[in-house]
Amino acid sequence: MVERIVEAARVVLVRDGYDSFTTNRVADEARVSPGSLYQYFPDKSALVTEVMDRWSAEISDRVAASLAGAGPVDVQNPGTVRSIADALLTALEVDAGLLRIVWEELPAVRHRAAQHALELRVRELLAVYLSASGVTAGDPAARAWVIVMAVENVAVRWVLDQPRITREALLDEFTALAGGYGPRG
Amino acid sequence: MVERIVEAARVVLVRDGYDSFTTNRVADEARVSPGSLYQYFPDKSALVTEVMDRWSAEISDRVAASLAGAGPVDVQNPGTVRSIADALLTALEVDAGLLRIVWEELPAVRHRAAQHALELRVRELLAVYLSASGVTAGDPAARAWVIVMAVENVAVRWVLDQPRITREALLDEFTALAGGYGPRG
Amino acid sequence: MVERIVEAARVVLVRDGYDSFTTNRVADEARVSPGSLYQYFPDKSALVTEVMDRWSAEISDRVAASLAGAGPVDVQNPGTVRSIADALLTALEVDAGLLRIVWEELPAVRHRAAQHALELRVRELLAVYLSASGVTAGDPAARAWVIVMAVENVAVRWVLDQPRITREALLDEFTALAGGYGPRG
Amino acid sequence: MVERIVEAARVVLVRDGYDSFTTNRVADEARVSPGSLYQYFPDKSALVTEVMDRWSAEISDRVAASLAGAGPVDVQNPGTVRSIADALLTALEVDAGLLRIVWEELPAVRHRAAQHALELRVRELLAVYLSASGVTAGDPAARAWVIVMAVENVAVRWVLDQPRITREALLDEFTALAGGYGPRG
DNA sequence: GATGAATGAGGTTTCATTCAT
DNA sequence: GATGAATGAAACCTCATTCAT
Repeated sequence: MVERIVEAARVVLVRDGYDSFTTNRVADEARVSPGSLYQYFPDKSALVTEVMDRWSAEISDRVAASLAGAGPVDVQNPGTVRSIADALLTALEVDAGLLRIVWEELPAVRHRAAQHALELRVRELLAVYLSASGVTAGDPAARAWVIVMAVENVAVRWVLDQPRITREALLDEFTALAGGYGPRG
Repeated sequence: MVERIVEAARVVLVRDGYDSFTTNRVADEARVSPGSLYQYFPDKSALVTEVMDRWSAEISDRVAASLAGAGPVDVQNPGTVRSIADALLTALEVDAGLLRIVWEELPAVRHRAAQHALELRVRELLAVYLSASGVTAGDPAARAWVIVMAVENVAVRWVLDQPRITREALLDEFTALAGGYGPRG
Repeated sequence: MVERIVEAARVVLVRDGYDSFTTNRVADEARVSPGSLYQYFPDKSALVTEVMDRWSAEISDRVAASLAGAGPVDVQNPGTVRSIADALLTALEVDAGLLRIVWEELPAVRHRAAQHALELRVRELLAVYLSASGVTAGDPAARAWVIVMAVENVAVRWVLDQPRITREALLDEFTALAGGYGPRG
Repeated sequence: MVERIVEAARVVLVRDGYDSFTTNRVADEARVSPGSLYQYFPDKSALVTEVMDRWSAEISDRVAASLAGAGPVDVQNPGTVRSIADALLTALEVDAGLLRIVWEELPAVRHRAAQHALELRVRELLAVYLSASGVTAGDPAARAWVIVMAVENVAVRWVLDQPRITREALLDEFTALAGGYGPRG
């Protein structure tokens, strides 16, 4: 039942947009009574939150899986950066429709707890990674924060706005961008 | 009169948030009749758009002014990057309250036309800048797009989320980030 | 519930007139929430339409019943015309208050679909009737149309304007009027 | 100035319909300030009344002129009835657009004072006419009233609804209808 | 007289939420 | 637990009318 509701919520969100995301419409889509929604979710925003949490977890898992399969991280190898970025793009593309709604239509940060959780997780991984690399200057935590924020927006907007940049070119840019942090000759 | 309305709209937006941004409340704040709003704006969203356009123009002008006062752009000089980023941060901090509303509560891309205009303007400047610098590899347009998107999010989130990163440290990170594009030793 | 709403709508229409026929007032009269109106009617005009449809059907039924009870129609008998006209007058008088609102205050033809339906029904009956009678000259359909339009207005205005004409005198006039179509000596 | 306003009112009424007949729009059409309307008319309804009065007077005059030109009225001559009806149809057709608005969209009887004036005028003429004819039975005033009401609706609806009845056939019907009042055999 | 900016009451409609069954 | 009819606050917007200039 919860499944049906959450799935219906996702469908309505992607298909009709947030303006049309009404509890009644979700109930219709789920073939459930409006009252039933309130047996599992305290209010409308909890529904949105649940949809976002699941989607966020999926992205997180996909990126993690991709990283795990790529072998040991090697900061000296530019290919590492590439594959991380590639994994992220792929994960975002899985449900670009939902990505657009979340990024462009959802109001209020309170719905973005999931997003922050994802950012936090990646950030922590990255901080460890940066510490392990040969980079000594600066604060790894700060650096991780900057990179995550930078990559996040670039990746999302590339998927949503579809600028005239090929995927390969974008990955090249990511590599170059990350290069600024690597040890100089 | 238009001034009073727009200013009232800005106040309500920042003070009460977008959910409470109602035409009646704006009229109250402006000490004006609700009907008067509609003599100058076709509908509620036009009010929001106007507030955003003004704010966006102000940011744009401030950054441009800062760049103009910084002397000729010299890509070899790390200080150049620093001052650009610094100007952007300062401009965003001028009205952090409005920045939060715009970034976190405003729904629908249609309100983001101003944002896109700003991005475009900066991007074009940057493309010229990158062409002029010693960087030869890659597509300058693509590179400009990536940098703008990266910096945008990092700067905005730094102002809004106030992470434990000093302004100086952030500027250091920007410099390092941009360094990836500079000629290597 | 639908009954309560429709009845309240009728009461408001007759008592307060169309200008004061607001959804809130109907809801008040029905002791129902404004929102409840919209569970059964798509918009305000649908409410008016429903009231008119019911009233129109009632008139139609009353006239038909009267005709049915009058025995076989005999065009040679002037009494037939009389009884038809009499039935119509009686039906219109049942709710003269509503008749006035419908005829004098309701805007837009779209609310008059019911009226047209009634006209059509009577017209078809009349065409058959005229064909069956001894009248040979002219087009029965055209004749039926003319008679219906003529009688409609005369009957309605007699009820509404209450001219100094007795009911008996009016029926005499109808008889004379219809006489023009009868076979001449 | 009054001319411009009244003409503008007529144009707006016919072109846009009564729903869109707002004082502001009339002022726009007349290229006059809204405030100026209130120097010549007490309120919006007075504007409508003026338009109707003029139109009604024009119809009245046209019919009268037509009758005057037709020579002495001769009830024995069926051609007389024909020419009267013909004159009315022609007069109504002159501004069918306005006729439609008046008949189908104008709410409230108060706007129909002009209509009643026209009816009265024709009725009085007709009463005299009927008295002069050989018809002795019944009340001439009542008879005139009935005929006016009958003809009014038939003529108007023929112009507006454009039923499949030729003008000649309609005039034949009018003649037959009036025939009921004439002396038999 | 002419203007037109300003008014403000109030209308229609939506939709998150509740609660008796 | 499930229902779904009922709720009612409140939002956006219109437009006849006024009055200071």
